[in-house]
Amino acid sequence: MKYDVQETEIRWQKEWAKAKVFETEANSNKPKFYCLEMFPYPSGNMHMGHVRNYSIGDSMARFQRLMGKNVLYPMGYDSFGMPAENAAKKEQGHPHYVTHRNIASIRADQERMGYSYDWRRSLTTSDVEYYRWNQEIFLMLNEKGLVERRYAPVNWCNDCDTVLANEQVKNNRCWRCGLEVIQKDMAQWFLRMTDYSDELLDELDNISFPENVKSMQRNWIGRSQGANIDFTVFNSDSKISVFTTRPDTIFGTTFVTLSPEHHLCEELCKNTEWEKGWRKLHDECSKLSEFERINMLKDKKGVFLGKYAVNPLSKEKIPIYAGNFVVASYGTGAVMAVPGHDQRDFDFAKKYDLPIKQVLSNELNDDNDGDIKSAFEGYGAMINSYTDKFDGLYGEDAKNAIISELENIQSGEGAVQYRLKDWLLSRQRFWGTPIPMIHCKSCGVVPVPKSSLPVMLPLDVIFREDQSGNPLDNHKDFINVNCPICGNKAKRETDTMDTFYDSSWYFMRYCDSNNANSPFDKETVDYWMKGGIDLYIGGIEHAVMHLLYARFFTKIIRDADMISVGEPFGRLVCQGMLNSPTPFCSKCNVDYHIDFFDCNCPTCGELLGQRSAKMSKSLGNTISPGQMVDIYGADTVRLFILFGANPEAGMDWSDSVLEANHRQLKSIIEALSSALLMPKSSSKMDNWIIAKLRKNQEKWKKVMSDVSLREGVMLSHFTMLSDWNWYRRRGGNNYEIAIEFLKTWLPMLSPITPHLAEEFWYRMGQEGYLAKFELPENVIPNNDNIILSYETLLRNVIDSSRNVKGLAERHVDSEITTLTIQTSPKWKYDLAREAITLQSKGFDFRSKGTEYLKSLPIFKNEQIRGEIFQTWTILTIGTKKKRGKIFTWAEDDKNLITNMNNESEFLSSNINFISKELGLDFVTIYSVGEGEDVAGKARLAFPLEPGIAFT
RNA sequence: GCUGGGAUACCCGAGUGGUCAAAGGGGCCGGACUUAAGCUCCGGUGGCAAAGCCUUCGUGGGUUCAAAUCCCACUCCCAGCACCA
Repeated sequence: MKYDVQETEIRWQKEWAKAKVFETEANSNKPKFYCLEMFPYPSGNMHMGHVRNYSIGDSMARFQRLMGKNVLYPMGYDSFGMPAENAAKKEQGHPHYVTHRNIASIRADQERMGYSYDWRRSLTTSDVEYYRWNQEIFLMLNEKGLVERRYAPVNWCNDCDTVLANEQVKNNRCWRCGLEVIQKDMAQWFLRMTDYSDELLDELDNISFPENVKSMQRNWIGRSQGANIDFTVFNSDSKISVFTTRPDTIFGTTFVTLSPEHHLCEELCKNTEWEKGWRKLHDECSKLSEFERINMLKDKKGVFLGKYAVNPLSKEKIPIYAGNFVVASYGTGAVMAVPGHDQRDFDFAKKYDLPIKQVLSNELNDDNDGDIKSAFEGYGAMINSYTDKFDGLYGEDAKNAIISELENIQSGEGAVQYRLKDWLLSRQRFWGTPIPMIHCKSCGVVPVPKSSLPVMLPLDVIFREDQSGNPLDNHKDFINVNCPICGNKAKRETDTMDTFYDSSWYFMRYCDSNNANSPFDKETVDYWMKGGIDLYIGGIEHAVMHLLYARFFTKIIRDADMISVGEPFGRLVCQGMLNSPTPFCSKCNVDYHIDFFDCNCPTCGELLGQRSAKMSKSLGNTISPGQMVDIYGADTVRLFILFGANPEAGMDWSDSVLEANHRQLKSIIEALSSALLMPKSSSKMDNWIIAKLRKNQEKWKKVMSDVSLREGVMLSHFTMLSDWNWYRRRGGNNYEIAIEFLKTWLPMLSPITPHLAEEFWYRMGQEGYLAKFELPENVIPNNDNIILSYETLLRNVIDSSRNVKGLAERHVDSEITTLTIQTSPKWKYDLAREAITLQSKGFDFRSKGTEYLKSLPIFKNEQIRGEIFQTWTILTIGTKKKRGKIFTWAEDDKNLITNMNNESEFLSSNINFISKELGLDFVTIYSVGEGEDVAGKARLAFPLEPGIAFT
């Protein structure tokens, strides 16, 4: 039967859409499965990374439908953001139209892949139907006090008159005009994410994220336990508060270092000889990007500020410095420097010749009272304290003692610091959700009343290349508004929201996408989100930002009583990189554009080799999914991508593997087609194939439930086919069995290659769509394993015969025509069964085995006594290298031995097949002793391992 | 430097104590079919004197009757964080 890939795939895609087979509603009578993929930015066409992401998701969605789950599988577009503005500028248009054009194109690509989304739920964040809820939620957060407006430094380009994102700053210069970027303090909107630091961190222990993601989030939140300690400034009312994780080293403090931006710096050195030095350091630091600053910091610099601080416990007077290595935004922006026990402070002290004091004993290295070469950063017993009561204290005890002393004298307290900062929400850009606030001269900053929402982005804006800044700033209709409180003329806020805000709750909106009255209905979202999203698939690049924002958002939504769960994602799978061959110079360690294949290295001149590198536009090593689908069809591309590697692993693109996968599908199609044309002729293989079918299916269900897709594909697309081929090779040819087989095989094929599965479901004459089919529960009959074991025995005998034949051919001069198989004599079977029974009772063969053997009636047979003894040993004890057979036989082998009536009879019933497989004229099979002992192989015969001789 | 993850045959990749010379795929080799294949099917793919023996799962040690698998040390690779007090 003909199978036209393109025609068939497109036909079924249309059929599925027409019949609305993927549309779902909440249904409390059915277990749910929420399968979600990371929100795509619609940048034009779908790329291979998307294909991988969605092929994983779609196959899991389809699998869970088969398993009887009510599956929510939505798709939508995260469409706000800079790229659309830039594209609009290029074509002198509006981001809205650019966005919608791109969405249409990516959606067409997705549909062509056959992804089973419920398209009714699709949403686009740049549409007012979505972003109006952003605004409503924002107002709610504002009421709850989670919104803050405060000044913060931003990257600013004077030429372009705009704020730059970190990634738009290259070498501290604007990516567009090349002017040096400065840090500018601007009023910004923040969400108080730090209120949730502890919950965000602690909950990580309970969610099933991959370890690397958890570790990244822990790093990012960066909680550290310590103390805030107040140092007073000598002869002044000012205080310097420092944060330290090592209060136990307080007596080793020999100076205090402030970040150059610290508000006290100016106050301390103003109008003194020290001011100039500080200003210089301050200016140097403030114009550096964070990246440069970290690089520059290798060179530690500091200036004395001319004043002294007083250690609250020892009352020592110590100098105050400003240092470029102290980060203003971490802790209090001030450090108590303990050069004896902190390497960084040690280096600084050496450079500026400041005293170094040891206040912890270093047991490992106690004898060096002379020159100290480095700081001792470990824990040690306190020494040299200014009062006896601390000496000898160690580690946590020491820290706690210092903290409580500080609390007693009100000069400090235990404190926790986080690296995590509040979420800077505002962007000085056009293409984002307008922040619903109004600036009124008399009333201040006031929220837009809920009834006046949404604040819509104007569509009558033309973007031009030469434009800079935010067009909203100059849009009179947008900006001019009356104050909702006093009614006087006021201005709208023109900042828009970070797009991570959009993607922090889109998965909740999917549950109730078309709700026109609220973001979503609580009952509905609770049904779908219970226990979190069951499977969330996406790239590792969102490990920190998106996944953390979304977790935070879910918690504030929960605290607003709009949802019941506090963690949005149940299981998270981060798909691996997609690589493809790229020219590479191993000497220079550089990847080159694919144009350089087989060329010499432009740098060192050596011939370039190749290696796998991440698919990227700059290397040109991308593969266009559309092109591949045009050649091979969606099913082949899906099979390649899912079989190529497990979801988490990286994978390499390979044309030859893709073609091989295409051939595999052709073989499957051929097998399916011919199965439908079989006559109704039953054979002894019918039971075998059905038993194998059940076994494969059980295994398949298990591995697929674990998202072990590669293993799943191996079973559904490789093992099942080769089993079916074996069935046919062994004479299986029964239409009724074929139908029974296909009724399970086609569903197994459908998650990965849905079109071909659906097509044959149809050709087979099944009612309804396979896409909606639910696999019935299987009952596995007990004797399945025995049926399979018999066949395994036959295959093993043929395999070893084949090996032995090769040997025989080398040793025998004449042509080989005859195979003689001597199966194990009955007494060996009897002994084997005896041993198996004893083993199941926990018999100790080492101490009592021989004695037991001697008590058996068979042992009286003196002629074969030696062989009996040997057999017993092989069975129960084994040799130096091998354990006894009863320990190495699998359960199935043991069952077979126990149940085997007559091995030679079984093999004889397959004599024609054996001779055909081995290309022989004569095959003789008998039990040892019932015929001539050809080539003395009788002794080798063992249960399941007959003696084999060729002549 | 810290944290997390790795290293398995020509390549990709499964494999958490014995049934492991190690699944599956690619590649390669051989055979069958065919006028002919780059199609399809079957077989082989560490070594050897071959129903066996020897060597091999990053390197070196150890535990065990038994190690790819457990423990220790080291090397290298990937990722994240980083003068974070």
